[in-house]
Amino acid sequence: MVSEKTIGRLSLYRRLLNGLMEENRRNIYSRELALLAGGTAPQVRRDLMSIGYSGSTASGYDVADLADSISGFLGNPGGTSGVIVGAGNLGRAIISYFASRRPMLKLLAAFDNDPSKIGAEVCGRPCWDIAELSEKVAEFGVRLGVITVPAEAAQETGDRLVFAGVTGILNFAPSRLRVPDNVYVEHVDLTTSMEKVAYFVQSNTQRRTLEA
Amino acid sequence: MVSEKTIGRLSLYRRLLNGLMEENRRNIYSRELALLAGGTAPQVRRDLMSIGYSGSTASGYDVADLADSISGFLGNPGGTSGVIVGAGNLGRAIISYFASRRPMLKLLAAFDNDPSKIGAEVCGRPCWDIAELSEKVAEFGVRLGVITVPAEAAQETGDRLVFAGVTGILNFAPSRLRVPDNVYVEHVDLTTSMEKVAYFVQSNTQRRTLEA
DNA sequence: TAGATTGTTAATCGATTAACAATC
DNA sequence: TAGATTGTTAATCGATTAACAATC
Repeated sequence: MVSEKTIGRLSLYRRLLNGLMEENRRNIYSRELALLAGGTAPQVRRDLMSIGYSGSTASGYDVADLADSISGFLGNPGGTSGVIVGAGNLGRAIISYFASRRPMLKLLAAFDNDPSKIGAEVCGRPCWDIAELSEKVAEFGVRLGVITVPAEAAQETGDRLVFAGVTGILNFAPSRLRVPDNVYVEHVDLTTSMEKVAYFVQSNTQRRTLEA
Repeated sequence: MVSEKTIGRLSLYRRLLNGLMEENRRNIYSRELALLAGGTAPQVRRDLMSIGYSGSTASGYDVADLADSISGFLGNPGGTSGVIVGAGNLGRAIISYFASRRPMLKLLAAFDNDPSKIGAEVCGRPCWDIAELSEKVAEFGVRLGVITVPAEAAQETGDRLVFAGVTGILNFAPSRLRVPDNVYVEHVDLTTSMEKVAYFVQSNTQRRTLEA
């Protein structure tokens, strides 16, 4: 019903609205929200209509009420707990990134296969042996997993997570995961993102050089 | 001409091909590459056709030759140097992430406004005062910037980078940047990515609960 | 040749955009 | 009322998918 892109934008709208509430803003127009979110006004209205929320003509949307409605639809991400597999540089950064935000993902533990990390604490979270992954995930009833292992190990890691009952994966490894239909995978490829920017920078530079 | 999505996929293809070369694979079919990249075979062929590369029937694509052609089109990301603004948890992680990969972005320096960080080293890179940003960026001829500052400071940071001559920005702050037409912005919003996964996990859980 | 693959063309699908009537 | 905004409908655009001819 509601598209995946809309889900992502609603998440952004909610955070923008929370920011506005701190400034005591009461109402907002689709045009303003679109400007903040980097979209268009009709798009914002369509997104909100898709979750059954209506604004009122001439006064737009009530900031607090809209934030509540989006939360009612998206649910509370802070109520979801997860685990992270791969306690390298990126893994540690993700842990501290999410730990420093309030209504955010609770990462209960990290997993790694490096003996020097197993048993230690990583950014305040315990780091366990990957061999214990299935057991621990099932024990805590975790349904969300974050993958920050090298590309070669990503599929095996995904398989383990799914086997243990995880139904949502945030994958930072640059390889696509094959998972059952009921499992959702969100893919974040930092290297691709960076290379896209590098490409446009280089083509821009070339254009300038040719013009000169 | 070539779509932005294709640019991103070509980046992934190149890395997958580099991996295959280490295994001494000589040729590959669109179907196999699609499986690795998480796409479809016609899509892979279309992407390659869009950069003027042709395979041969019955033997597919030459791995080394294709990797070369993609590199000829995308350019060398390792030849691009950049700076990062914001030396917090995420900023440090990004520095170490890109530093640990070979043909990757060279981040020359970090910038921050925290006096305790200015003058220090951050993951082997110097950390300078944001006030010096324009001067330093112009001095080194940097054209790529990474933004890892809080949302409130993102637009100002982007303005400074653009003013100093940056034409490509990798933005990790959850707010859209307004930039001139000749500047390319790639947006990575980790919180949105995570909340999308959390949403699908929760809706999955609800469905299961209702079924039970 | 037979079989599998590639490149090309047409059809489909989805999302975005534009135009307009309804509303406060 | 006048003006600006919302929700709705139709048109456009782009990318993906499917079907097919060409090729080794």
